[in-house]
Amino acid sequence: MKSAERLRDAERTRADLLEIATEIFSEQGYSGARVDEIAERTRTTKRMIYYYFGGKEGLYLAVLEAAYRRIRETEQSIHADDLAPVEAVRRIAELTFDHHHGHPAFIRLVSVENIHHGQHLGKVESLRDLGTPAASLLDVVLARGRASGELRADVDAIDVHMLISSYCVFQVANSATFGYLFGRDMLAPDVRERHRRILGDIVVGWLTAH
Amino acid sequence: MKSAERLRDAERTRADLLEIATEIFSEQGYSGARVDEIAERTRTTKRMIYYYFGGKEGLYLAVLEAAYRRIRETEQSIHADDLAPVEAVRRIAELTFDHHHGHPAFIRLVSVENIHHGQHLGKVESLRDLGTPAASLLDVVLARGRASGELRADVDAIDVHMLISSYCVFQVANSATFGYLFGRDMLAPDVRERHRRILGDIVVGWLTAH
DNA sequence: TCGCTAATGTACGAAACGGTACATACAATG
DNA sequence: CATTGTATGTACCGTTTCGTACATTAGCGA
Repeated sequence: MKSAERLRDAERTRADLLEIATEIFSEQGYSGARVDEIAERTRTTKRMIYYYFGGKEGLYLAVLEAAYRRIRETEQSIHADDLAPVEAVRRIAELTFDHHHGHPAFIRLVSVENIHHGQHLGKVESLRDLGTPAASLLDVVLARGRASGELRADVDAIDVHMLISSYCVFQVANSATFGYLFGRDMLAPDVRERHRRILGDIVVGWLTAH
Repeated sequence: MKSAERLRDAERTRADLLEIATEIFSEQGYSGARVDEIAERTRTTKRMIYYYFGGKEGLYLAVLEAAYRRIRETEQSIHADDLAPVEAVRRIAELTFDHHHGHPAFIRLVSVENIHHGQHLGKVESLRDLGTPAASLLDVVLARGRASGELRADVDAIDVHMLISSYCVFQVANSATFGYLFGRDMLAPDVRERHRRILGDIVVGWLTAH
């Protein structure tokens, strides 16, 4: 067991850098982030970024990987087997909604990565088939719904996931411009609650339309 | 009438800078864009960026304004008065969809601006109430639909606009990461056509649900 | 045609920025 | 408790990047 007050602790230094870097990359973008600023806000120095991550890009890749790993864990914890298909999709939508609102830094990182055409994503081996859990979860529910005739049969899991992702990502990633142009603070609790319910209505309304 | 071959043409130089800057800012982000690169790709020099726009930020603001102005013009050209409410909302959704796919640079600029928390948007006076046209267009259609009982009454124009925007923006802005993780090329013509139809189904299915 | 101003080009500077060489101290191990 | 390699801090370097001082010319109006 290690002491909590060691002056040198590789794991702690690594974690410290990763945490601050996540915040700064998500707030300023890849090019906008400054290695000096990241280092300044940790208890260690810039030297360690190069020691542990090889450089700015290596640090960014590590941030990306850690962020995506957390997402995957959350997704895998969702269980909707015990609900009727209609309620299951609503529940999946709402949980996704909550998760996005609860992890804005991750959502912003995705935006950053897209600005750069996803050129870094492919470099992280462990993120190869990250989409699978979310898709297969929906796949099961949709199959049940199709079988019972409650859900429409002309859409697949990715279609549904894309709708849910679109709506949730937009809430967080575009809150600044949309909120400004339409005078609606998307992060306010009551507005958020309304949108959460609306997303459920949208998904259910669509999938049950005939 | 001006000659097309003048060596000095303020308007042309300005337009040239604006066009290239739009491309580069949307491709690389604000911090990632390089003034030297922008200048290199025009027929003029870096000096002119400072002469006409005051600096990098001024150029970015001008790009933002020009891009949003084009959006507004398109939105104002949409007329849906001669369609039944249900068909009108589907048409609005599809036209928005086409517009987003047709102007990816603009969509990416919005992402860039959101990365920076919309801090520049407020500095451009002419963008103060840009959301109005899109909202009021939908407002009219929704009112008609409510009156005839064809459309649900518990949603407003901004709710609907947000759904449409979410879906359309996501298609363009997140095509890199989503396409990679789920193996679906969102820019391929057949996929695009499918998504276009799906968006219509989603909006109509939602608004006509009871 | 001539002069004056708007427009443009060149060359350079200062600061920011990513990265590294080198020295050193802590702590696990035997 | 001596040894050794991991972990860390300091100081610095070369390049990039935004911005500007200064010189020059095109073309409009008188």
